[in-house]
Amino acid sequence: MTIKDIANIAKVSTATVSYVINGTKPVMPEKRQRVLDAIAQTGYQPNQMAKSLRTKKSNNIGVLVEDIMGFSTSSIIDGISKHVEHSDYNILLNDLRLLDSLLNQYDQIVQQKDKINKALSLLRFGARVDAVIYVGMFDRDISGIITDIGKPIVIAYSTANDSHTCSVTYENETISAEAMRYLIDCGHKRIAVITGLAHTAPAQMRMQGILEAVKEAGLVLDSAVVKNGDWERESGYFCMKDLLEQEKDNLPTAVIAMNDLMAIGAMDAIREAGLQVPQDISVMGFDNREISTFVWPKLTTAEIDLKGIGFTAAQMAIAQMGGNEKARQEQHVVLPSRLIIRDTVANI
Amino acid sequence: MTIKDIANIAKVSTATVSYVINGTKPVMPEKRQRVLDAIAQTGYQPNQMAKSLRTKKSNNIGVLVEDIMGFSTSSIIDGISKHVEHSDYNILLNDLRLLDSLLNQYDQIVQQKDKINKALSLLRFGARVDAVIYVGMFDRDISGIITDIGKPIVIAYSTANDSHTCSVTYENETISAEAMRYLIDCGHKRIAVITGLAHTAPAQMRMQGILEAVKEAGLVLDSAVVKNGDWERESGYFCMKDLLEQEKDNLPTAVIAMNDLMAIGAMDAIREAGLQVPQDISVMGFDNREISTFVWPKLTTAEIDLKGIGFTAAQMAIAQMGGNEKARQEQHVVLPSRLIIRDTVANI
DNA sequence: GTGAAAGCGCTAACAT
DNA sequence: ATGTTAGCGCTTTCAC
Repeated sequence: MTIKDIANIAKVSTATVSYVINGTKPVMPEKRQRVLDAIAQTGYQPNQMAKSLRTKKSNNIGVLVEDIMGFSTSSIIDGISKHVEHSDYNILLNDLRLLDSLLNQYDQIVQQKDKINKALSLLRFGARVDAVIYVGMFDRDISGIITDIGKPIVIAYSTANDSHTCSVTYENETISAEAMRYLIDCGHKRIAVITGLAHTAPAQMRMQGILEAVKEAGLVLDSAVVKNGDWERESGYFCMKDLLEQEKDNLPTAVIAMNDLMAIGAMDAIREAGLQVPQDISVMGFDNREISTFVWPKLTTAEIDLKGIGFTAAQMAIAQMGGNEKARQEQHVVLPSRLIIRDTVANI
Repeated sequence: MTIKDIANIAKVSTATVSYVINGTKPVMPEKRQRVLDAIAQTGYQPNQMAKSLRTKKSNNIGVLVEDIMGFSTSSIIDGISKHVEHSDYNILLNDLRLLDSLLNQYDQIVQQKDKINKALSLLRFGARVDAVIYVGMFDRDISGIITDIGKPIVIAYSTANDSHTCSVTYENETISAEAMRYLIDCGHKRIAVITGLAHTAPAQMRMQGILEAVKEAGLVLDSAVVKNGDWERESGYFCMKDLLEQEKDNLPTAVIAMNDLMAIGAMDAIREAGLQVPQDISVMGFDNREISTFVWPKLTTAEIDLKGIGFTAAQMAIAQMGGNEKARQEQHVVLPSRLIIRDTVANI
């Protein structure tokens, strides 16, 4: 079934068929109907490859993910596909599968390994995509590792200051301040913090927010109760264990962990010490990962709008393709995060 | 940059360039080198659309997922992409987003809603894919809802007996028997079971396996200790609560839930009753969802090889495209599942 | 071993 | 308003 067949059946030219399908030119109602009938009758579907070749538009948007198993990735894709289903774009998915190769090396290694993969993968897209959304696994600065491909690129969940990319990330600082403020408002004064890897951007921003709230409340953050974790659950466990031992004479009444994993690790340690959450010690997480509702008690945490990030990224990508000048204005958007109050913080 | 440009630079015909790129015909080493140089120099990438149009092969495989937020979906995609990265296929992802529209209606509604979406979505693929992998969200029979599109279709995580589809699912019965046997081997005699929705295929198969092991051990399953859940965590909680009340004079020493969610719900109820897992009551789950390692104690469960399902599905799809006759032999594969022993089952 | 050229299915400029 | 036709970038037959 080609456009030619339809033209024959409807007794019109191929141009006319094209006009009615795409609405590019007015067509006499009668002929238009004949075309429509022919299409309905045959179930004809235009060959997208031919169309793309001719129009130089693939109608595909490339979604390049660092790893689909990253906890944030599928929600971001969900957001992208939510936006895309109302457009006529399709998603061409390419998984870099970085998790297997770099495990927990976060910032390290990535650089090299990445650069290669990236170049390779992006190039592989040939003329298959009109824009690409790069979906990061960590909130970090990847400036310089994504080369210009002459097509719109928007980075989701990471940033870069390369002139040829846009990005959409989420808010860390304000929400961390808000989380800390919530703890303070609940009457906590001695609040421990379990940080993420100290040199990472989110750890720094979250600390900034925490400090802000502390200062604002006229309190001070005793350095004895800030412990450096590495984002993993185990580190939360060990940090808390240390805290429990070292500060046993002056136990904090609450602990804020920079992510849910460490918060849960901390809860393990608290329970192991025969203490209760939140009666003895309150716990605050960050990320609102799926597991935060599965632990008991359910974790109070901050939610990152992952789906919104994907949705916005898709929106930006499409706007950029439209050559929309306004789209170029706001290149880097930061979505608000919000507090999710559950059961691990007590009012004292 | 087109093939013509390369031909000009290398001072050969476009045909020759094509020959060296695709290795379709022998080319004099000297000319071949000139072509290779020109390509390297310019960073030329063949236009896939043109190639596809000409060869009538898109080199895309369509991945149609019921919902990317389904707990099994991303692992399956991971498996697909693992296989695909070593081939020259790309993944065209289409998310039906069924979760939003049908919530927990599992089998119901799906039928209608699905059929529409399916037809729509599949057709939308136009000539964009050479095969499609349909990724289900539940292990169920979807016979009749996927129409023939004249291209290979393989169904992952669901089945259908339509002649035009293949499928790859996982093993339920043997592994359920094995799980039950493990409980029995640990000395448990009075074992409660919390079932999934009774009319669903996995619930029936899992029950079959459980019964098998019970019979084999010369025990009987007291119907007083089998409770019907609905796959959700809450139902596990309520089933266990009932059990704890009704059977308080003859408490089971172990409970097997047909999925991790219900197992975790059961653990909640056990804890709430002041009892301990596994000291007082052992718990066995099914699915090995991410959360099963986050609860405390870590859940003993059965793992479904999700990644393997995706990998195998991709393999089958590609084999089918090759017109491989052997591929048509084995149309429905069932991957083995395995027991994951963790900390919720005690030896008594 | 290599090149000329036809043609995949479509769109759009141009002619009518 | 509609038809004719060139050509998008590639592969492949056919002739040399």
